[in-house]
Amino acid sequence: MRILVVEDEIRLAETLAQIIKQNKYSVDVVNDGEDGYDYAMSGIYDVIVLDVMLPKMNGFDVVREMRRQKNHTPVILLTARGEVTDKVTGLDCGADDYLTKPFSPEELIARLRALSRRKGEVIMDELVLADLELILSNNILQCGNKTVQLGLKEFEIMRLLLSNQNIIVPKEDMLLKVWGAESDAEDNNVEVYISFLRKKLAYLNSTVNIATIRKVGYRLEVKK
Amino acid sequence: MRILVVEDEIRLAETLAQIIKQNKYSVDVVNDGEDGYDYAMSGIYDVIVLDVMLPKMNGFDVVREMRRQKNHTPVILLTARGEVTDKVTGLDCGADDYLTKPFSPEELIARLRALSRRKGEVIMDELVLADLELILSNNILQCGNKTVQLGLKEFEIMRLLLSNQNIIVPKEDMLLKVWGAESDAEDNNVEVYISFLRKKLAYLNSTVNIATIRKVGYRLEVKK
DNA sequence: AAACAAATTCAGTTTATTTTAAGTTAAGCA
DNA sequence: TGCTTAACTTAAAATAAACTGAATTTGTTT
Repeated sequence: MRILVVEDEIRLAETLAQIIKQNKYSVDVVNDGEDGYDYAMSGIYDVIVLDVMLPKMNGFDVVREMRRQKNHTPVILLTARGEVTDKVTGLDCGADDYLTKPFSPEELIARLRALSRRKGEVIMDELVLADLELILSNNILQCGNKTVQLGLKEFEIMRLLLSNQNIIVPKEDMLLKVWGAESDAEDNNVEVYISFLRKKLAYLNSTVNIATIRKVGYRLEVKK
Repeated sequence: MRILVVEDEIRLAETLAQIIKQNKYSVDVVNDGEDGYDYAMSGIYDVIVLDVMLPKMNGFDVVREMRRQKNHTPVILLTARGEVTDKVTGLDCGADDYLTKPFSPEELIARLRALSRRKGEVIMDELVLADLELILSNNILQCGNKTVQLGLKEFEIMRLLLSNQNIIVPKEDMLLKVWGAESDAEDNNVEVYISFLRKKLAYLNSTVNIATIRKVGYRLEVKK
């Protein structure tokens, strides 16, 4: 399997290349958006790891242009924490997945594997963890044959959690991203919704649960 | 991203802190050269903004001493007009950039960004020593296939230790950095948490252990 | 306007972390 | 060796954070 890394920060690029090589994949690295686009269009890559902030041509434009030219190689976007906008999470520029820096090698590899298996194409309408699926188009949470409808706040919190697997989502972030900066919602609001979600997860019999990290936030965990 | 401001003029210090916060970075402020040096050596900062004229220890000496101790955190020197000597412009004390007062917020932020990028902006998400990993986005401590979740205080102490490999972390520093300057926590508080951490390291079967340096502090060691 | 669902608020309860404190162990040194 | 002091360990107490059920408000739909 051959992977293209498009990343301008030399050190990060090298780290990525190293991680990927250690997992027995071939890897090529280029350092700006234009080269990235040219290489990507060659069609020889199975997955492309693409930074958003790039010289010459940003990551969004690279993907958009690729898709316009009917190139459907799976793309993982790399974004800094602050850059995770709907543009990214909605993946409506045509990317297949995204990863927020910083991330662990395991996470990168897991997503590479997932994407290469799926061979791209399908734009994601669902976020998945273990037996749990969140369907983005209709705010439904699903596990096995059971489903529940989520309210808007429940949905957005669940989406945040599922978009940040293995990462603690700070309560602060939830307030900011779900309620907005000028809302005067308090910590308890988040807690109440976490409580609602836990009840629904219990009803669904999912192996996924919401772990509390005291004084920090929440994170999804898979029961063994 | 975490930034340290070392500045003795309280008002300027506060202004700097405010500017930096507004740009979504975390910031700590200390008011003299000695504290500046101690904090800088913790290794948790991405950039240090350092005034030249400081009580107890001047900015040049702070940087020089940092570099001598193999700490390479990027440093921006703050100098008054008159102080711009060759010593500064040549940056031969080991600093990475300098800024002449007065300056605009934009200028400061631009240089912070430039410097943090140069250093490698987003490095991976873990601190590693031998078989031990601390996952920063998660407060998880890992060794082999075992993991333990750390409480906040445990986590911060572990992070301090891992950021200062081969360097003794004084108990005083831990109190200052983990409990804060105005806390009245005592040495025993640190000892209790060190004890907790040792128990978890033992459970993990790590080759890393916490060595006591009597009357000074602690340091990580790798068993052979 | 009634009926309903979603969102918020609040108070009482539960739980985890942090602190305190006291007894024990280990290190350094005369 | 024995004395002194620092460090270690544990358990209990104190504190603060998080949870949750229920009441209330808000907003939407018919």
